[in-house]
Amino acid sequence: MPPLSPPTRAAPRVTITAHTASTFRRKLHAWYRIHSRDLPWRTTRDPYRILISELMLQQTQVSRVLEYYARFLDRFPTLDALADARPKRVMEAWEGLGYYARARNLHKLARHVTTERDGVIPHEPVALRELPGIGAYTAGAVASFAYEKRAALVDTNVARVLTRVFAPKLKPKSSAGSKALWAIAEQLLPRTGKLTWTHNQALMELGALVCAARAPKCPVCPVRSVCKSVDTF
DNA sequence: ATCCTGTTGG
DNA sequence: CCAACAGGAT
Repeated sequence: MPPLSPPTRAAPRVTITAHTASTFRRKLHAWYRIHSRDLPWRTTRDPYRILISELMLQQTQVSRVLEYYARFLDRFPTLDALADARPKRVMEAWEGLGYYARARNLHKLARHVTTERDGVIPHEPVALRELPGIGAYTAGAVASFAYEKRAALVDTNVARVLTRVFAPKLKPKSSAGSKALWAIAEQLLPRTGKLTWTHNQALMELGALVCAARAPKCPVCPVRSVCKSVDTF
């Protein structure tokens, strides 16, 4: 009689072979080089600017963020400037973006980092997580996009891509599903932080432009050769 | 695990 | 008008 498998509450382990992972990374990277949009937060490594862009993008489409982003940075060019500002002025600059608790968190964060951390936005995801309004996703994004650290990140775009390509049966919004997705994202990370910057940007860009929620464009997808869902749409 | 917040799509 | 969304918070 076969041994009973041990009662396991571990996240469903999805293992990806080194070959598949490297094929995925390579095709994704080549695609990104050609198809990426040039967005202002992709040409800076200023942690403050990256932070602002990530917080704004959490809740708003790229097109609208573009207007607010420039204006906000014009009014508050640095973390210090933001920390010194009156709450009222910060809220005015955010007016129209919605989710105003996040603007209040941002201001709180600016004050906290200037007074308690010498004005340096933390480099490590664990430290970033402790700041108000920073969750797992934003922590990974700031570590990767501002500091070029070799850190994974999973937002809904990335979750959708990884689910479709590697784990079609996964329920992405369950607790176990999300654990599994972070594990997959980490297995896929390239060798260096510099490469990780592009890799993460590319994952999100693929989710936005090709592996869309509604009408995925499988015929033009760069990773369809390794995708478990291709042609099920 | 469930709730919170404004926006978006059906 | 309701449901889904998207991250974070509790």
